[in-house]
Amino acid sequence: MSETTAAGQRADMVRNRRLLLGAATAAFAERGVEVSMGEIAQRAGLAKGTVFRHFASKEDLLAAIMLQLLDRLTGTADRLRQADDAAAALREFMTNGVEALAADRAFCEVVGRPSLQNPDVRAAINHLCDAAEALTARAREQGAVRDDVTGTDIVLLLGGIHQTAAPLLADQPQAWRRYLELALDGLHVPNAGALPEQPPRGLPLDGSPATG
Amino acid sequence: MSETTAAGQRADMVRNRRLLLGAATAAFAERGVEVSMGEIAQRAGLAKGTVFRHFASKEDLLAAIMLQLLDRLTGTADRLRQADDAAAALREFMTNGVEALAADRAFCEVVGRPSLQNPDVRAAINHLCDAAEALTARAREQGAVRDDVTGTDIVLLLGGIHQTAAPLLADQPQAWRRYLELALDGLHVPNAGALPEQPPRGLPLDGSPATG
DNA sequence: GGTCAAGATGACCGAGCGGTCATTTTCACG
DNA sequence: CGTGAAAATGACCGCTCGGTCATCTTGACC
Repeated sequence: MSETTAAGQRADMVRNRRLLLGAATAAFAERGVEVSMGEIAQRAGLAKGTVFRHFASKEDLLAAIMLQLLDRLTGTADRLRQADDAAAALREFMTNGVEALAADRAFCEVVGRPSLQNPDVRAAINHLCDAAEALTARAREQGAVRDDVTGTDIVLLLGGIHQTAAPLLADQPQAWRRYLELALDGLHVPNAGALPEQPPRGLPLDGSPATG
Repeated sequence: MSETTAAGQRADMVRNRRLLLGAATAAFAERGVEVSMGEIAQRAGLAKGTVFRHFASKEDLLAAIMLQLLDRLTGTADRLRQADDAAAALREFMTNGVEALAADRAFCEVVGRPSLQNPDVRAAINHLCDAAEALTARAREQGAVRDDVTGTDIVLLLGGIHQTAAPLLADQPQAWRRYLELALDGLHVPNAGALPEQPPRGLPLDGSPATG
């Protein structure tokens, strides 16, 4: 696809990079952003120095993997824009989103604290909000969700729904479905009273210091 | 009251303990459970060794402070049981709960991952679920919330609502009110369809290894 | 098959962590 | 006021972390 092998690349380097990305993806998913670079190297069957040859810092490696996840979800949202039933499309998007969070601890941590992430990751989160807004706008027009709900609300709700179910994850891996239904019911209610304090378009990621 | 000075206690020890608890409460609230014991000691104006004389481990210190917060919230729930309007009482309880989470990072982290906490903390979380269930039961009877919502749902929702608003905290400190309203609207909906997979009474905190 | 730039390696570094302990200071009590 | 037990102190320990670098290995190319 886009990340193909350039001419003259060494075969072992290409293979090691694939091993590294696979191991890092799994390690971050299982153990969160706190997993050590040493453990990632071990899981990939590589030396620690090799990991740092491929990615200059842990932050870079994490960003590469989070961007992949965010872009995939944004792609899902874009694809769902063409569905006829906007309410069903929105439900499908949210299902995908919460499932992705439930399967990946690092993804939760990154989406839950966007202000202290890499600028590229923050931009990708904003793209996701835009894609979600497009989906939500159609649902609003069709009267499927209340007027004052935005795409940013939807993205934020993904994190909230997952967090609600997180303490039950070990015993009821599907518990998030319960809280997704609850949220969808709340979103459906015709304006019983406008919600307070509408969020900005996208997330206010630029106000916070870069932190490195 | 219960933690009064016993006879023969040295005055400086009593004063230092109060300084320590105050500093630790503020430090955990501002910077989460990752704050170091060294920083807590510094904020209290004490040496690190003194902190470990009062609490044998960081886990013990954290537990002491989290128990205080949990007990306070449980007390609020107990007091609200006597209100006439169960729906209003439930709203008041949830407002208190989300406010407490928004004001304390460590509290969020502890309530959001109860399985890896101190047994005392886990027990206190279960007490909170019980108190919330009592409140919720009355709301169910009054038809103010749907039949299939439990006290555990309510406690879990506190964490979820806060998490939803967390990325906006710096710019819109009151954003959680928006998502609390949304959740309350979802809770009000008469059984449009039962929610999937009811959670257990309390949280399944005993299945996980103690880790300590 | 020889060559050599590019890649892989793992010992090593400095920083920060939770926690310990020999020493010094403080205060309650007689 | 003198005394001794309890409390405070901060240097220190072992450990893990992200990251570096001199050294060795590999594979693309002629």
